[in-house]
Amino acid sequence: MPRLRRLRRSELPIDCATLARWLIGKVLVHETPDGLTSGRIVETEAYVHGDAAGHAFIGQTARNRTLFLQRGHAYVYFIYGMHTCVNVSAETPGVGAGTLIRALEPRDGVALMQVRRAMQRITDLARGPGRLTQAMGITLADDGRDLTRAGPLWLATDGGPPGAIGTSVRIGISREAHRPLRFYERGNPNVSGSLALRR
DNA sequence: AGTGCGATTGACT
DNA sequence: GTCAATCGCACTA
Repeated sequence: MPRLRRLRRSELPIDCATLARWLIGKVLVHETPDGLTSGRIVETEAYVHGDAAGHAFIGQTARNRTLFLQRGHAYVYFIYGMHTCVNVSAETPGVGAGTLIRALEPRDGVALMQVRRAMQRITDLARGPGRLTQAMGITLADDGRDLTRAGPLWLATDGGPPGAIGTSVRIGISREAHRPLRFYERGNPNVSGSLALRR
């Protein structure tokens, strides 16, 4: 398996939608006392500046403040009383925007992911934003982490190019529902949604 | 202090 | 396909 190299902030595109697309094929890594897990990012959604569907739209609050940090920070939030999801903050300091990581292709630490998820099938481990945080052991304690500096949660590249990238509308929102801001690796079985949304 | 609901998931018909 | 689970947050008052 190709070696992982931590991404530098200067490598991240500044535009939120560009970042979301660029993240496909990159790797998210989390190191905990239980072990290291990582996964190739195969699905993202952009929540751009001024986007009524985005958590930053209402302005900066205690909950969403990390969306307003310099690009490359983790915004982790709790939703539906039981799930956590992780974003990569985008844009410049003070601008609220981020890309939701919606699915990973498990890479390192698959056995640990299987324990955390209490299930075996590889494609059930990190296919979906709530599932991937559980598989990776990402919690609210990770909110605000700088993904481009030394720390347990980071972004990497394994040097491999992504496959063909598809685009669609975002999943599970009502406002701005027509905007084509979801990106995914075509045909990858770890992408969430119906079969049509994976083609 | 009370209310409504969400960038989801898993179980069930 | 439908639907309950479960709770922090933003908003109203």
